[in-house]
Amino acid sequence: MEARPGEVMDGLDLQVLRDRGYERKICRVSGLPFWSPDAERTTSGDTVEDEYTFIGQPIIQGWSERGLALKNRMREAFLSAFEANGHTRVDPYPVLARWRDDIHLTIASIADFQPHVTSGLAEPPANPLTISQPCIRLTDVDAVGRSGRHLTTFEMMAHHVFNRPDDDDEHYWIERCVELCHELLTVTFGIDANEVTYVENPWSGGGNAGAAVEVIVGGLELATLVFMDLEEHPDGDVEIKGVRYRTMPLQIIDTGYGLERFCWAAAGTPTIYEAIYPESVAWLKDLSSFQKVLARHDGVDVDRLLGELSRLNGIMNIEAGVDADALRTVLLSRLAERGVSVTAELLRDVTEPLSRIYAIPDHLHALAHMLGDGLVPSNAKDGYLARMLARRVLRMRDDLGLKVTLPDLMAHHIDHHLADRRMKQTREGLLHILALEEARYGEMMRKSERIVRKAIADLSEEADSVSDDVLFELADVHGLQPEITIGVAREAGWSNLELRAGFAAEMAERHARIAKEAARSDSNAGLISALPDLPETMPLYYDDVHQVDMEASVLACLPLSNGAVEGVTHAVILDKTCFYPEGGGQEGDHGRLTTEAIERRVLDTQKQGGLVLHLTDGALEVGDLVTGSLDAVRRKQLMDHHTAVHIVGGAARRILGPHVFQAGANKSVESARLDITHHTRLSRDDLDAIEHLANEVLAQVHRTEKTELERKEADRKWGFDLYQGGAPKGATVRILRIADHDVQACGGTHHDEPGRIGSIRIVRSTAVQDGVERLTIVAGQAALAFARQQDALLRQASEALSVTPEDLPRAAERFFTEWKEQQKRIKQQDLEIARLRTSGGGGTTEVDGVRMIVQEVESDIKQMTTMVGAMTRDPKTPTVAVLGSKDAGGKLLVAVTESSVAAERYNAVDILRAIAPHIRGGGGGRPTLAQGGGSHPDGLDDALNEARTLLGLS
RNA sequence: GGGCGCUUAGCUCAGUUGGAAGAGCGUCUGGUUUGCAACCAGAAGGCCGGGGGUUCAAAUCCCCCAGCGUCCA
Repeated sequence: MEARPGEVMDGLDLQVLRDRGYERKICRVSGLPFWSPDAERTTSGDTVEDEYTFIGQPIIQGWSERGLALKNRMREAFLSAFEANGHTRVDPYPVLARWRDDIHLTIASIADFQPHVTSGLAEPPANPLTISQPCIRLTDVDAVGRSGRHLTTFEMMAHHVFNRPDDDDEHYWIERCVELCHELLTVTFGIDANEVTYVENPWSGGGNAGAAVEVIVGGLELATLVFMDLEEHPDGDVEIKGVRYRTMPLQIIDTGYGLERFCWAAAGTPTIYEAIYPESVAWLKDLSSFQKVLARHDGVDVDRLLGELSRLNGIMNIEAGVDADALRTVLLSRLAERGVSVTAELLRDVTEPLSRIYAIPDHLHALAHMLGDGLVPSNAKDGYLARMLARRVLRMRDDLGLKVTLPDLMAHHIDHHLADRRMKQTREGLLHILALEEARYGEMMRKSERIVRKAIADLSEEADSVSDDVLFELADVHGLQPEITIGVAREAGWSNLELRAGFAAEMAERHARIAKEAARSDSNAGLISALPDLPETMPLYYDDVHQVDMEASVLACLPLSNGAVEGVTHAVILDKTCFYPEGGGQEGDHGRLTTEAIERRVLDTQKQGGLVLHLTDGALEVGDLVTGSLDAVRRKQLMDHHTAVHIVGGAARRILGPHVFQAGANKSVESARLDITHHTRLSRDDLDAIEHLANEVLAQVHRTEKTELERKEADRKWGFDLYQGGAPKGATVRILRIADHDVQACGGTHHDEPGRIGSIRIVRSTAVQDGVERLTIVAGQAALAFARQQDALLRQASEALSVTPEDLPRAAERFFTEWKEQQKRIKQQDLEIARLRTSGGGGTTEVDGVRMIVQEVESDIKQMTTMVGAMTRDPKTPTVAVLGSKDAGGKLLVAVTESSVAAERYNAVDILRAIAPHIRGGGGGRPTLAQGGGSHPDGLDDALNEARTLLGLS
């Protein structure tokens, strides 16, 4: 058994198949090499000419179950078959891929072992192993329900092998793998070998490549076998699609068998959904009165239609973004070729509701898995994926006119399809979260009518289309799908509106283009671009977290040009250190490095690769022996905060529910922040309860437990909640366990005795994003400092009001009320003053029946407007008023009584513009009211005189 | 992580070219009634999210920040 890199290029010679009467041929349609025992066969089985052969006549026989029972029996048959062949059964991983930072969801069984096992860094949990891994893929979400075969959730059954030929650790390779697969199909499941073809189709992706075989049964791809033994390398001796590859030390067999597809092949139902979700399909058909739809089209053989449709679906490429109308047109002509003559209306009336009836259970299944793993729906990141699925279900429910709530739908789904699944989230918690999502969706729909009305307000009610820009914008900004926009608009009176064909596809394209443009991201380089090749710094801070000094030798001293930290000039690398480098949200240590001759301050500590960088304010000689001592007070405070964050996280999970997960954390000297996932804003009562529990833990847990475990051991022992702080970086993980309260993988420094923290206070909570709450925490000395500061604030405030702190709330309330009342009284008195000043009549003259007032006042612009208002309001006494004030650089106000002879003769703006230059300013307004200001109050007299001249008063 | 939009009275929201902060509902008072979101009259209730800038003048224009919403990765 030897890996042969050339296989990818030259194709495979599978003796195991030759022994069973198979021959290697080239597919007449796809051009790919394939293997079949059928001498007549000229196509690979997976082409546009290969229809499904199992619809109505199951290709795997003797399986009368459907739904959950069918899946359970099928899965067990697969796993036990491989167990019998020397594989170890491994429990499935969560669908939330929290051990990885590159993907949100588990998209394949091999994802469980990436990147550490597949890179060779960590051991697999067993070898060889077999698993059935629930997976979620949302890329084809639009095709679900319409294609008859697409799913967002499926289980990938697999057998995986990790060979290390260099270490004499080899299990099996291509021949044995194909043999195992073939025996499973033909012996375990009794499939006729004539129906089984193996298509060679080399695989590459993500920097790796290898030979691969697609296993086609009855026109359906049931499995893929990938033999990954190549990695990208510039000097590699194999070239695929222009990229060079070389043989890897680790050679991996990555297989994937679609559980649901096996079930479908065994059930022979028209679509995959009827094989795995029969109860849901029946229930939803019933709820939506689907029979009535069929009754409307009397005399049509619906079973025949559906059967033909599903066979057609098997060979048609129904992918995301395909326009529904265009698709129906093609389907109609293809149906006609087969002698099934139906109208476009019939086809639409049948397929539209059915596609939703099929998609709903699929989406609910994905949603249940995601929420079951503790996901909280949100408007960003992985939480958004759950929200999107929930909204799709709600939308389809409304389209079908179902009178059930989202929790109702989910409860039904869980009862029938997930009754035996162990979930982290409780059933009640899951349904509660969905109720919140439904409320949010309802809120969005409620707002949609107003939004649509506003957007198309200036569109004629006879219009038959809405502009693309409006549709794009509503979808982009408010999440209103074009169909919803059109629907709402039609309801609102624009009854001729239609959505033009092909719009949905165009919008998807537009989004893709925008996303592509935005994808040009920048990569942030480390502190130092070229690190010297040195042995990893030996950390002393784990062995004894209280060690504050040490002796070490300088291995390198790198000058830093533009230091990220003020005053830093060099990065010093030592052979070992007790300085903790910033990591896991804990800030780096400060301290000193000294020799007999010089002393350097360490202003920060960072880690890059395996090297700890001490950022100093001066150089040290390479080879020097230095004494390092760190700021012990600072370190103690950082440890207080770090350990406190773990305790508070555990307390929050206990109080709020299993969905609480750390979304981020930061620990500085002053305070610590902990971001947790939660679906509702936290009240002070919630915070008090968490704080209380956290302090109880402090009092009751005497020692923390720190261990370092292999990845596979850690995963097995503690599960994936370990990785609250992010994806683990190495082959081993450090674990901090605080009794049964909290267990996490964490690289920070922590107290051995939680009691040393003293006390924990939760200062406040703020919203970071929807679904994430930020807790601000103080612990130890910082908690004391916080209390003192609060005390000082209280004292200062009390002293200001000359009351005792106990009386402060009441006094503040009283003062504030009185202040507001007095403000009001002052405002009224100002009005009164303005009225008195204007009623005196001083400086008024009449010119041809128009009263002229030109006055200087000692008021601000606000009072002046009140005054001119009083002067010019009465239409019976047409008035021109010009007021000036030296307030704030000089203010001018000109008003003319509206709809009067005064307004006919005089324009307030013109007058203002003419006189404003005297105070070096400008202004404007309406013809009856103009205001302006300037920067030269001394010119006010000139300005008012100019006004008098203009009005003919002097 | 990125794009776009929003933030005005307790709530839902108007606010035009920058020029005196509004409506409906709710609250309070009085009247009329007492029958389901009743009617009439009146009143209270606003750092127009925060900070900076432009301007004589900013809810309005520009920049930064925050929160909310939405779409995408």
